[in-house]
Amino acid sequence: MQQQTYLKGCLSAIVLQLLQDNKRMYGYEITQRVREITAGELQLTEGALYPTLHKLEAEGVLTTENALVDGRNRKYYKLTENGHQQAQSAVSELADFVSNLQKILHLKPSIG
Amino acid sequence: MQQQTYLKGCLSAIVLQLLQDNKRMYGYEITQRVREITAGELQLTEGALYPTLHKLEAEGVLTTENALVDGRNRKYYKLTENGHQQAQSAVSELADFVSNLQKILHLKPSIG
DNA sequence: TCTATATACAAAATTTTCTTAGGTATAATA
DNA sequence: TATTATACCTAAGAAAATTTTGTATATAGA
Repeated sequence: MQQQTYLKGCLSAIVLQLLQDNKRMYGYEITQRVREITAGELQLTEGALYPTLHKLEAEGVLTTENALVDGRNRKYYKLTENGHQQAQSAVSELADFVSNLQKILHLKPSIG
Repeated sequence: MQQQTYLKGCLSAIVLQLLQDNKRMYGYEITQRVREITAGELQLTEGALYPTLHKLEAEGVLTTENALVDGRNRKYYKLTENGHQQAQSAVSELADFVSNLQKILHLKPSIG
């Protein structure tokens, strides 16, 4: 499963997309969600994810809330108001990139 | 045009796809071809491309032929026999990755 | 003729980004 | 009681691209 290689650069955009869909998520949840969506083909490693989350938080794109659930600590991340805009542009650029990759690889364009 | 960011990791696969399509190409030609295909939205920088070509050559995926054209030197790259196989698997993995990105971004799957 | 642009290659230093490996801790299951 | 799942995180290193710089020829325009 070497698809991991191609993930480089897309991680932030993927996280931002998930947070547009879900209002708030915690780190572990994000790794599991990506695994679910991709049927196990893509796996975010925690060593890559947490630094990315912290970076986005430092940039003011995300804020956090702590919660204690079933005796375990959780840290929820959600988009700030500014973050929503940045998320939109990051995601739409990634969609454009996908579209360009389709052209290069002779994949048919997405329906819609 | 920040799509460049997402290119990370895909460069080799893109080069290999182009060389599957074209038998042989030289570096500058590759940058121009990508620019054409993507209507200027994606631009391979030479500083990224040449190290990638050299790495693929060192790995035995590509071989080179020099040619003098219009007084300027050209270095053509083409796939080795082994390279064809590696190109196919790299490209199909990138296609799978694109498919996973479509799922995450709620893009409709490619036609076909 | 001089200058800028296009063509064509490449190396070096830097930065970004991920991987690998490790650490802490609780709950549930076998 | 030992393992797995959940849940957070950091640090060292490697990988990969960017930026910067350099070389050189051809062509078009002023």
